[in-house]
Amino acid sequence: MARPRSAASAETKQRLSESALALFHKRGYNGTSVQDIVSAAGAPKGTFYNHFASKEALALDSVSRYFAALNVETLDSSAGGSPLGRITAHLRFLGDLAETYLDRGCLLGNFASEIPAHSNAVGEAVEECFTRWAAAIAGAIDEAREADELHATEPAVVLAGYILAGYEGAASRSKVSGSTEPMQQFLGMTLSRILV
Amino acid sequence: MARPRSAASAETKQRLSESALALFHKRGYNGTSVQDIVSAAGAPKGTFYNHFASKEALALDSVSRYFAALNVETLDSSAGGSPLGRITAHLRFLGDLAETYLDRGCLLGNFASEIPAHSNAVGEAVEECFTRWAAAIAGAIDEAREADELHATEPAVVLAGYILAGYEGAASRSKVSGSTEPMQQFLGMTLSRILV
Amino acid sequence: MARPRSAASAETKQRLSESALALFHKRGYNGTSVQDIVSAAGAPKGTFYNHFASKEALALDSVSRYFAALNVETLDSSAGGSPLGRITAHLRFLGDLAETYLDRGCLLGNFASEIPAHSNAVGEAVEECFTRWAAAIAGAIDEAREADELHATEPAVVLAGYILAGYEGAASRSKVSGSTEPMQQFLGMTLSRILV
Amino acid sequence: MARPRSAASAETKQRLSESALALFHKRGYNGTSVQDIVSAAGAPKGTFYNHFASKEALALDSVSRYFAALNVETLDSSAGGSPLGRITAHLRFLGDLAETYLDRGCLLGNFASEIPAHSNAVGEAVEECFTRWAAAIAGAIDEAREADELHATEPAVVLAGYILAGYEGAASRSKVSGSTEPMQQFLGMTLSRILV
DNA sequence: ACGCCCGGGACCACCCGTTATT
DNA sequence: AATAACGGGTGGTCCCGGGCGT
Repeated sequence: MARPRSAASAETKQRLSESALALFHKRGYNGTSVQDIVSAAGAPKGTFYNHFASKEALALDSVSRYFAALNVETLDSSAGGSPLGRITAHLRFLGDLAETYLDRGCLLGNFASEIPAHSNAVGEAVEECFTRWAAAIAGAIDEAREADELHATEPAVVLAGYILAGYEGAASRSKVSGSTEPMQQFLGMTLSRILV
Repeated sequence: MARPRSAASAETKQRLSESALALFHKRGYNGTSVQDIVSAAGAPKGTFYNHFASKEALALDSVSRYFAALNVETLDSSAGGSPLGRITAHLRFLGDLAETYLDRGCLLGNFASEIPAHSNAVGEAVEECFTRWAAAIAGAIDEAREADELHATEPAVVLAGYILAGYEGAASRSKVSGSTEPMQQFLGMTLSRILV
Repeated sequence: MARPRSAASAETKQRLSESALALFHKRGYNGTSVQDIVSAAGAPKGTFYNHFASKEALALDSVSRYFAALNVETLDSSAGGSPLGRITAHLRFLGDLAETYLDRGCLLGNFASEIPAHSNAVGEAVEECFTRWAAAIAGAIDEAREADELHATEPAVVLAGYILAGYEGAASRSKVSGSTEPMQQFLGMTLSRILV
Repeated sequence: MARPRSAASAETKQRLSESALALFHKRGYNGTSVQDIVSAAGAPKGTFYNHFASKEALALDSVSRYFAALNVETLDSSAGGSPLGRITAHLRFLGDLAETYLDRGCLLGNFASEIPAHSNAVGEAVEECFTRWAAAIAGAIDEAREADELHATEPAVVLAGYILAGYEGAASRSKVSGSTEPMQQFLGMTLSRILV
């Protein structure tokens, strides 16, 4: 079994990763320099490339870290609770997140808007997250429908995509307006008009 | 009568303005350099600052140009047609726009996601566009309700904000996925479940 | 006979000239841009080269304006008063000037220090001013000696050069220290130890 | 034993530092670009900011380097020799320096004249050098007086300031006139009329 | 025919993401 | 693991001339 090369090393990488997530989230990909990241992490500049192959690789790391923090697994049936309850809990969680990160929006949506286009590693990773996220919501929607908690007739994946789109749009609007209102209205509308 | 100072001048500024809009739209604010803009416009670099005070000032110009191209005035009662018809026409127009600019998303949403935060000139301009856009939609919704074309009970401005959020989210998702599907589903859902 | 083309024109040139003198004096030759000068003068930028051939030509203008304001002609016998009295009056005048322009030093000395070297139009103009200035002082010194007001045996031009050097050094020291002390001490020493 | 991180590093920094001193001395602060410095040093452009935080930081380095080369410590009693002898030796040294750098004047005086004003890092560093320089001269003057080598009654610091002012003025006059005469006359006058 | 605006492009200080060296 | 090297790039400014408009 491999022993960790050095405690400092693993810790440095961790700090780099965390600083990067925070900075990418707040200032975007192009708005964040690797200089910014290493100084926020308190690491020497050249060290960066011992831990990550490139700035893009770090962005990929930030995407998966961010996605992991989204707790989409709480939508899964194995998480317990009624299907609709799991969805509303997730939405509530998302609303709280948006409030916490009022001035940053959602990292996934930010990257989706900023990164030039398709066929780019970061863009693909973001799209994959969206796909998995939507799939998780869609799964819960199907279960809710089966449990007779929800009667919308549209395909579950369409409903899920609609919700995700609304969430992302509300998050960026909240960011630019500096207000939680758009997000609260999105949440209210979604609960009362879509998840019925 | 106002004298056009110089034909060449106005034309150069125009070209700068158009190049900037295209580039900001495609590559974002931080992803576009002044150099990129002037070379796309075929103008010498030093000329740039004869026409615009800064890169930020140009971005402001791009925002208003883009907003003007959104034709929100077609939502106005003075544009003729039934209120709901005007809204659906606007939505159709937006859908076509999103298809045309599939790889760019919506400039307003892109800037909203990329630009750090509130209390920034570009951010404020974007927010003002959103506000006016939402107000235009809300106005048409109120008229549609009066005309008995629409029966949703939520405040018109909430409905309008919800639609805008969904549109922006769908646009960025379309961009990152390289597919028109998210936008089409957004349009379908909005027409069948919200504007009723 | 040429009529003054336009009142505005002459006035603009005047304003340009005055702004330039003030700015060159405060910020140096390389530290002052023609942009700075035209905006301080409230003149349109392109107009500049209608009035002056180049930035260097303007600097030459500033040098002669500044030199004219030095009132070296008050050292001349035609100005009346005892020779030594004229010198001390001039020194007093210079001291007051240095106090007024505490943060700028002497334009001539500033240019002498900043301008690269000999065989440069501005440098030559400055040197010519120094030569004329020293000659005026030397003339008064000779007269003072004849009038038995002064008994130093050194050649008058050496005495004058020494005084000028001390004045320029004191002016720049006053500038950098932000204090009038170096100038006051120079004046006191010169009166008590040199002009005797 | 401390390991010199890299031989190349220290050497590059050294070359940058030396090139900067020479260029600032010859062409002034605003007349010298970072580009000029790195190409004189034969260093790649981006390397500059690995060694110095800014152009101003380099200027500060040049000031202390220049001041160190002034050998003011030879005025100190610990340097041996009679007090007045130490002063005259220093003055002789300064005269030789001025001859060597005939077309450049004194870096300290040049900066004092060029740099806008007080409350600027470079200006403050220059003023501090002047203060220490004057203090060293004043110290030797006091000792010379005690040793009965010198009988001037003015405060030593006033005498020292007067000498410094004269030296700086003579250096800039020598520079602009391209002649050693002003400096020689300053030296002669100082020795025969001040240090007595 | 003159005053002005814009054209023009080299240049400014400084920073970029990355890699070779130690 | 960490430094300095690397050079092209950043947004912005330079001084100046040539052509347009009155």
